[in-house]
Formats: sequence, structure tokens, C-alpha cells
Amino acid sequence: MARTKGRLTQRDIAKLAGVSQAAVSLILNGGAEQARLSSETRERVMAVIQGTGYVADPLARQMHKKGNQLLGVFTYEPVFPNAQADFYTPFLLGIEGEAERLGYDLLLFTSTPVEDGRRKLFRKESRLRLADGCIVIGREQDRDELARLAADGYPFVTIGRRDDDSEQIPYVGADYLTVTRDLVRRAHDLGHSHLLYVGDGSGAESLMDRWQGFSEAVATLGLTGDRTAPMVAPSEIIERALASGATVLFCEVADGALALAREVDTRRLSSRLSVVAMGSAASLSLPSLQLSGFELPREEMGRQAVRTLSAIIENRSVERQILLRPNTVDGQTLRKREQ
Amino acid sequence: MARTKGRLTQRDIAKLAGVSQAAVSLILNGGAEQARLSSETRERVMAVIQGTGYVADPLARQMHKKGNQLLGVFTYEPVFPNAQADFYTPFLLGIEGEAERLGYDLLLFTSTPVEDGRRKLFRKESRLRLADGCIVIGREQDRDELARLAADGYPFVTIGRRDDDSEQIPYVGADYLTVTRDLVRRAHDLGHSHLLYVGDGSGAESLMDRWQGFSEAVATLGLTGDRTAPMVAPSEIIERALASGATVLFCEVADGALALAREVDTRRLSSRLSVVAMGSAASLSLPSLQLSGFELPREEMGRQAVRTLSAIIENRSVERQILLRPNTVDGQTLRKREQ
DNA sequence: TCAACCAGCTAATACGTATTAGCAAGAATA
DNA sequence: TATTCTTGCTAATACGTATTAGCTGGTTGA
Repeated sequence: MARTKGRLTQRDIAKLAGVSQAAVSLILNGGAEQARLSSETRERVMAVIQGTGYVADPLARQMHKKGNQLLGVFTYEPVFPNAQADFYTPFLLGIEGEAERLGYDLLLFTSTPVEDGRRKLFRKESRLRLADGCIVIGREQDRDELARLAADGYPFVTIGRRDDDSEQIPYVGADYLTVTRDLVRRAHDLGHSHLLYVGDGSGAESLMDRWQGFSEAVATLGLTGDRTAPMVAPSEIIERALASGATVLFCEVADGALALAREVDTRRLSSRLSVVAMGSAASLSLPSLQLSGFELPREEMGRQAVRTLSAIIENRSVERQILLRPNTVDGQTLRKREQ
Repeated sequence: MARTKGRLTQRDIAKLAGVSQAAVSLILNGGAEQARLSSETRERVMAVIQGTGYVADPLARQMHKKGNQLLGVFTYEPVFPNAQADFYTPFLLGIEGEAERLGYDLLLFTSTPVEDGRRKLFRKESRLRLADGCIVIGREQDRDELARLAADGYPFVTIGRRDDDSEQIPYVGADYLTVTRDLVRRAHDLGHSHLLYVGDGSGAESLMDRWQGFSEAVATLGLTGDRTAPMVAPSEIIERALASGATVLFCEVADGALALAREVDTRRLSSRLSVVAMGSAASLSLPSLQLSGFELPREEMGRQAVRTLSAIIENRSVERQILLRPNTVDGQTLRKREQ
């Protein structure tokens, strides 16, 4: 019933067990052997620790560069979503599962205010180092912040490929290049020879990869591949495709793909125009309209990020840049070309 | 650019500027006024700081704050759900929002394995005390664990009312009693006089409250109120209601309410039998079938839990047991009684 | 009988910063 | 000329833990 005020410290434990603070620390950190503390003493101290539920202050431990079995999770946006089918949740599901398996607790950096829709990684009161390392998630990440993090030697892994000139950034990304190539080949196998890429194909690495995979496959297979900006109405894009003779739309952004597919459906053009979604083909689909394309292995990416981060923290050798293959989704919107 | 070995500290700055470490700290933290450091000294030190790019170690800065600004979140089940409309997410949404507002980070205790579908609060190596305090969420909580936590003086708040004989358990719960009373009154206003409570009305506090609110209101208004166990097929419950002359079903469990409402709908009995869901009336409803009843203010409960916990941690006086009013949901399944 | 040795522990210090108490030298006051 | 006040700073300490050096009292060896 002892209402202890404030945090329990090693000094408290020591007093309760009738030993010195140093003894407590030694026992907790395996230095007891070397210091020749008797097993009786050890047991006595451990009993007190268990009875009180004492855990070392993570701050004080980190001052000595010790670990706390704590993985940070930094998201540029709120972790817990309002929207139903949220983009982040599957990643976090995987992260949670793997953290549990490896015995880590998760530290969500929610103390940084979300400003203009995103959080800042660095602040005066940055608490990143409370965690042993950190997983960084977010569609748009700040390259400079990441480079600085890497330069500081802080262990972290980003979800999504990030390249930097001066620093090697550890990541778990998706292999957009290969899967896009495969989809182009599949379109080819279904008789299509004129493809239209809907998107900018520039900006984030993931976008460049899609465009590159598309271009390469088109070239290899001797097809015709055009590109059009996505910032126009679906109907206009469809007009362009029909006018140019394209029979498949490769959509960079999945939302856009769904809009296009619905428009195609409404206008009963599905026999003349196929739609491929380069991402979220499964999760964004409607029951009545299954998009063709691919889906990121989000949960597995989360798991892999934890494994990689854990390896980095524990100084085990590990591949720091990993690309996982997205799963192709057959769906209904990529069809055999009709003559 | 001199990559000095180790981190640049205030001591280094002090040496370079020819002052004491304390002076550097004071200048950085605005204590310079009070310590009457001359503006020349201030400028000299600031110049050195700018030249070297020194930044204070945030960890060391926070060492002698009282707490670590860390709130634990303990869930008996995994935090990140697979299911779409998850029970916990709204709580966590509120918790995250309020944690952000108050400058707390969140610690998820994922290192405890989920066994038989739930986690254990206490283990040999409980890490609860890593956090300054903890929010406990879960439908079924272990009373003994909570009582022990309270006895230990560890700051925590549970979501959901928990009563204990010997310890006062802090909670943020829902006021089932009042809202159930109100719903009975509403049924009465709509002409109903014979009500059937579907559920056990015992077990968790929240169930007892519903039953009590129901019973009291029925007595006060001079109505007839029966009770039937929920563990039978919807059709059977409906038979019983019709046979006994009841015209409203008060369903303890929202899932059951939905099943009953659908059955009523299918059998075209909705003019003769109303259904009230005592919980999740909004979130569980189908677009085609809006349940009548009430909905917990989950997000607000999460927010309130953080506020209460924060107050407890900081030793501010605060109401430790709070009941929030659920929102009533009109819906389609509670109708005027037809003669 | 004294040195050497060992088991079993503690004192002391470091980590990097914040903060309080207080010191030294000169200026103002009586 | 002695006292108080003021200015401008530093010494000391605290935060909680990790680690190293070293102390004490007993046993062994010669």
C-alpha cells in the first residue's frame, strides 16, 4: 500500500533489498558474475524488483547508450485513422506483430504536433533517441531529415524506397519496377499493343520506378507507350486514349484508376478499354468492380522493417535496402483485346 | 567540420568561449537575464555555438524533468485491427489526439505476447513502469490485476467502469444507466408498455447498469418489463416476444440487436416489434437498416482518459471516475406502437 | 606470522544538462 | 571606514543508471 511518489529508482530498490545502487544495476545488466555478487543477494534483489515492477528509466539508460527494447514508430500523419480502409494500418499491423514476436514495445511519437498535415522529425525536444531505433512511415518524407538522421548514425528504417546521394538510407520498399514490367507483359499477352500511362512518372522514387518499368517493358516488347498527365477529368483521358488508339490505361494512382474504371464501365467501353491500377488494386476495389493491377504487401513490409531495424540495432549484418514484390491482382478491368 | 570524436557538449562550448558550462546552459535557456550574464559574454558564447553547430542533447535535457512524457497504452488484444470497423480504433484515435495536444508520446506494450486472445498486464518482466502512467483498454479486464496496480500507486486509467471493493479504480466509462432509462422513456412515449430485455444483465458493470437502468425506468413508468437470455436464435426470441405481448426488444449486445432487427425486417414484423440496440447503434448499422439505440462516445472517452491520466501523473486534483453520456441514435427500428 | 588471495560487496565517478546557491570585486550608501 | 548592494559569473549538485576501481574481512599458503 506504499504510495510511492514519483518514479521508482534503483536507489529505492537498493534500499528495500539492503544493498547498494550499484549492486542493483549490476544484477540487472549481467555484471553480477564479474562483480561476484552472491546468488542469495541476486535473488533478494530480483524479488524486490518483481514485487515492485521496477523498470529502469529509459532516458537514463539511453544516456549510456544502452537499449530499452523499444522501437519508435514515426508517422508524418496521425497513426490512428478515421477513414475505414486506411493506407497505414496494414503496415502497422505487420509492425505490431513482428515487434511482439521479437519482444519489442512500440513507441509512437505522437508528441510532435501535426502541422500542415505532417509531423516534423527533428525538434528541440526530439525524443527519437528514447527508442532504440525508429521506423519512419509516410508518403511524403523529408529527405533532408532522413539524411541527417543517417548522418547521425541513428538506427532507422523507412517504409518506401528513399534514395540519397550522400547517405545510404535503409528502407523496405516495393519493387514497382518488376511488377510494372510484368503487367505490361501481361497486357501484351492479352493482345494489347498500344498502352497509355496515366501519371507524371516523376517525383517520388516509387513513381519513377513505375514509369521506368513501363517504358522498359514497352521498349522490350516493341509496343507503343504514351503518357498523359493525370490532372484532367476521367472522360478526357478516355477520349485521348480512344483517339490515339490506346487500348489499356496504366494508372499511376489507384484512386484515379478506380475513377477511370467506373467511367469506362458507365460508358460501356470495357470491351475497348482496359484499366490497370498500379497499386491498391485489391483494397480500393468495389465489390462490383474489381480493379486489375497490383497491391503492396503492406503487412509484410511492416514485418520486414521491424526485422531490419532490429538487426541494425543489434549490429547484426543485414541487407539494408530491401524491395518486396507486390502481389498482382487479376481483377476484371484488364481484359483480352477484342479486335 | 572537424568530426570530433564523440558528441559536442556544453563543456566543449564553455571551454571554447572561456566560460563555465553553467553559463552556456543559462544562455541557451534564457536564464541569462536572471543570472546577469553580460551581453558581451552572451554574444561570445552564441558565436561559438553557431560556429560549431552545437545542439543540446535532448535526452540529457529531459533527464531532470519529473516524468518522461510517456503514456502507456495497454490493450488486451492487438492494437492494430484486421477488421474494418474495429471497436478499439475510435478510443485510440481520441487518445492519440489528446496525447498530441498534451505533448505525450505513446508506448504500446506489444512485447507481451497475446495468449489465448489476450495479453497479461503483469508478468515476470512487466514493463508497465517504462511509462509514466498507463491507459488500459479491453472488454474483459482482470480485476485482480487492476486492484494490484491501484494498490501499488501506479497511475492508470481504465476505459470502461471497473469497481473494486478495496481500491478506487480510475476510469472513464459510459453512463449506461441514464441513457438506458432515457430509451425506456422514449419507448414509453411512443406508446409501448411491454418491453423485453434481451440479455443477462449481469457480469461486467456495463451490463448490470443497462439492466438496472431498464428495470428502474420500467418500474417508474409503470410498464411491464421481462428479460430473456440472449443465447438463443433470433427467431425464438421473436416468438417469445410476440407470445408475451412485448412490443420492444432492448438488446444488451449490439450484434444481437442487428441480427434481431434483420429477422424482424425479413419477417415483416417491424410494425409490431421495435428493436433497441444498447450500444454501437450507429457503427454497427447497415445502410439499409439503421438501428435505434445509442452509441458510445468512444473518441471522447479516449480523450478524457488521457486528460485524467495526465492529471493523476502530474498530481493535479481531478475527478477519477468519470461517466460520459452516450449519444442516442434515432434510427429506424424503434417506432411508434401501432394499435 | 605475514603476505597473497579470494569472495562479496560498495564508493566514486561518468554521462550531459538544468538550476540553485553563493563567491569575488567593485559601487553605492551611511 | 565599515556596511550593504549590485554585477557577473562559477561551483556544486541533481537527475537515474552503468561501470570501474577499490575496500573489508576471511582463508590459504609458506
